[in-house]
Amino acid sequence: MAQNTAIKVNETSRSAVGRDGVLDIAARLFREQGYGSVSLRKIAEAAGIKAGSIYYHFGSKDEIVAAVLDAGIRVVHENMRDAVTDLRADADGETVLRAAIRAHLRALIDVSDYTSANVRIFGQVPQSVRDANLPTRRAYEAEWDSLLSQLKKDGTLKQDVDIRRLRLMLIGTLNATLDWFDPDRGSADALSRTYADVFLNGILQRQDT
Amino acid sequence: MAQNTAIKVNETSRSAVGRDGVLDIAARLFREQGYGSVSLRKIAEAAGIKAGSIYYHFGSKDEIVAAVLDAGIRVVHENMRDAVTDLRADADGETVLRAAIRAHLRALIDVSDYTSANVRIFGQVPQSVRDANLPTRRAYEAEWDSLLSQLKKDGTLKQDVDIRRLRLMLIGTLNATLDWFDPDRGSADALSRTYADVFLNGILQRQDT
DNA sequence: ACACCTAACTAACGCCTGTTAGGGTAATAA
DNA sequence: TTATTACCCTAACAGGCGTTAGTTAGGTGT
Repeated sequence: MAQNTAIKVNETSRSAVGRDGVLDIAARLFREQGYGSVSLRKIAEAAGIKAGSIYYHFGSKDEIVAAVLDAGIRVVHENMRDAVTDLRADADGETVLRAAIRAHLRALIDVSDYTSANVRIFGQVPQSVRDANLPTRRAYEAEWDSLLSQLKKDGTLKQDVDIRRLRLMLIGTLNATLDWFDPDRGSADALSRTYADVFLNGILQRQDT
Repeated sequence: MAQNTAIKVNETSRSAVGRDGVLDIAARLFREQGYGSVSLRKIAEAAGIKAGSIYYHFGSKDEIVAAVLDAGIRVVHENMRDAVTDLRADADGETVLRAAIRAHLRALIDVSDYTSANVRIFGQVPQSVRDANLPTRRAYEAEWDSLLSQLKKDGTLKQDVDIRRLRLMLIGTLNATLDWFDPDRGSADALSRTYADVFLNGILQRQDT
């Protein structure tokens, strides 16, 4: 019979993918194909179950995509905050900013289908789902604003930078990476270094030195 | 023959929106709602005709969206090239780059539903449609690479910048603006100045001077 | 042995989709 | 006048969608 799959997962029932399994697969498909192209039947098939069975775990497609979006922000938020707090207490401003940029980019590219799915499909989901995701987003944005404000206060950044604009520009730039990044052409870490170099020092050849 | 025909049709025919009218409306709807949410019936209704009638002008939905994507790149390409060639011949490198950034951002925000639709929906359309748009994109990318290479050669830019990466970063940053830009909070021109300031000089407070 | 819970199944519902075939009508060209 | 062209309409098709109701099988606790 079909018991070969049963032995693989022995802690729970024979092949149960469960709520988390469905969510993982949904996040991957959303990241790969966008929101509109991923039907519940596609998710179900990838999970090895039937479409109707999804409704045991979720009340609607919106509920699935909302869960994916929220998890996406939470992951990148935790990654970014941990990367900053893990630094030595005497780390200078530049080091802190570089760590934050690196953590965001890694969450996008290396760590999480949830985070990359969030960036890719946020603009495609129904308004109500976007709205439900807003509080989580706002919390992450506040983390960045707090960090950037600190860097401005301690003199690391120029005094005329607009925190909100800078944050939108930074995150926008990092997120845009998803549209073209190819791991065969370079690592996420190397790219994050390039990003930081440009943002911190600019691309203009300087007369001084 | 064909000339007064065109005039009379425009003035007297009862409702004829024509191919261009359908395309304009499609571009606007794609920009506002994304690819998947815009059906042929929605486009038809906004144009004041019935869904089946669209097939008089276009062979398929893919053909419509492909036309929108191509026009979007062509517009921003022309805008950017014109902005650069309109400069005085003795304009310095920094001025040229600022003009190019400004032109791209204006095409995105102020000028064309086609360009903003392109940026918004490119990642949502079928692979075949994306592929059809690639040559047009490549031509625009080549325009940027040529400009940036020139700036590197004449010493405006640092000698260690990677042209391709810089171009991807620049266009990615500019395009990401669409996700949050609100004309009530500032003009596209003012924003393009901020962008140029950051890219050219960085955000770090400098010790010198 | 019993009931209970979990996690799946089947089958269908109404709706929307892109697309097609065939028909109509007003304006122009011969 | 007649023929032609440009533009749009109606009506339907097959297929995919999210969703629901009712059912079934295995694991667990008593």
